[in-house]
Amino acid sequence: MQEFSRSLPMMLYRTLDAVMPRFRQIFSEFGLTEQQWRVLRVLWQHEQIAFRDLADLTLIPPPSLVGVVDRLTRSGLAGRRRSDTDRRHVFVHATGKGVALESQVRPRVDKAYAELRGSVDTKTWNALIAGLEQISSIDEESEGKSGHSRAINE
Amino acid sequence: MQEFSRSLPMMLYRTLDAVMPRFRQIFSEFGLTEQQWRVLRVLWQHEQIAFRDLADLTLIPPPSLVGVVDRLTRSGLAGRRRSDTDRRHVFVHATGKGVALESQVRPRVDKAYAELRGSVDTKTWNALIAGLEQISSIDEESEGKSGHSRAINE
DNA sequence: TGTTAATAGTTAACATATTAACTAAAGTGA
DNA sequence: TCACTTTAGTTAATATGTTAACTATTAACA
Repeated sequence: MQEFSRSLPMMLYRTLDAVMPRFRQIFSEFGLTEQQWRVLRVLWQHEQIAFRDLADLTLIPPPSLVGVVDRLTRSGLAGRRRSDTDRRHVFVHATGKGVALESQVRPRVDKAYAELRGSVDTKTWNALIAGLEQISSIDEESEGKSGHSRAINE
Repeated sequence: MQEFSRSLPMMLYRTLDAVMPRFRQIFSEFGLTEQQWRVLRVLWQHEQIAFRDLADLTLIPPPSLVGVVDRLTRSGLAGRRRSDTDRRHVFVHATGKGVALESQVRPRVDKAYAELRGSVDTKTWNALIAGLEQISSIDEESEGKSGHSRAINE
C-alpha cells in the first residue's frame, strides 16, 4: 500500500491537492474558475492567440477549452475572432474588462505563489522543478498524445 | 509567459499529462477508468474498507467516489456493505471478479511503471519524490480542506 | 480541376472534480 | 428523553477531462 501511495502519479495528485485550494480560493473571489484563470493568464500576454496555441499553453484540452472560452465570453472577459486568411482558425482575445481584471487578481495570486515558494528551501524547490521538467519531456516526441510542437506566437 | 509555464502547478499538470496516458491505455484495455483502477488497487489490499478511508487512499473526493463505486458495482467488480454497529458507515469490498482482475492488470501496470521509473536516473527521481513529499505535507494540519487525519485501517 | 487527405475547431457521450446542501444515524447535554 | 450537534454518505448543480466522431476549410495531387 505504501508503494501505491508513494507512486509518482499519486504524489503528483497529492501535491496538487495540497497546493491548488489556496489559489482556487482567490479565483473564486473574482468569479473565476481555475481554467478560466489559466486562459486569462495567457491572454494577458497575447493580443490574440490561436485556439490551439491557447490549448497548448493552458494545458486545457481543446474540447474543454471550447466551454471555458464560451463562459469567459458570456462573462464579457474574452472573445473569439475568425481568421480571414484561414477561416478554420479562431483567435481568442481578452476584452477590456478581461484585461482590467489582471491588476486585481494577479497581485493576490502572485503573493500566494510567493508564499508557497517561500515555504520550501531553494535547493529542494529547484530539484523538484528540474525533476518535473525532465519527466514531462520524456516522450516529448515519441508519442503524439498532447505533444504539440507548433509555433506559439500567432 | 515562461514564468507561468514553469510554475509549480503547470509543471505538475504537464508531468501528469506526460505520464498518465500510457497507464490509461492499459486501464482501458480492461474496461477500467483511472479512478476505477485506483479504487481496485486499494481494495486488493483490504478485505473491506470504510468509504471515507477509501476516498483518502485513492485521493478521490467522496462525491466522485460515490459514482466510481456505483459503476464498479454495476460491472460486478465491487460492492457495498452497511456497517451493523454504525449504520452511517459503508464498507466497500472487491468481488471475486474484482479480485481476479488483479493478476491480469497489475503486471501490465507494474511493468509500465518500472519503465517509467527506469527512464530517469535514481538521484533525480528520489529528489523529485522527496520534493513532492515535502510540498504535499506543508499544510497537513493547518488547513482542513482534504487533510484528513483519520485511521486508515478499518 | 475534381478528389482525397489533412487541419482546426466543435459536438457528443460519458466520467470525474468542486462546492454546497441534504438525509440518516449517532453522539451530547440539559 | 428531547433538542442540538456532529458525522458519513449521498445528491445536486455546474465545470472540466477524456475519447471519438463530425463539420468546415484548406492543402495535396493525380
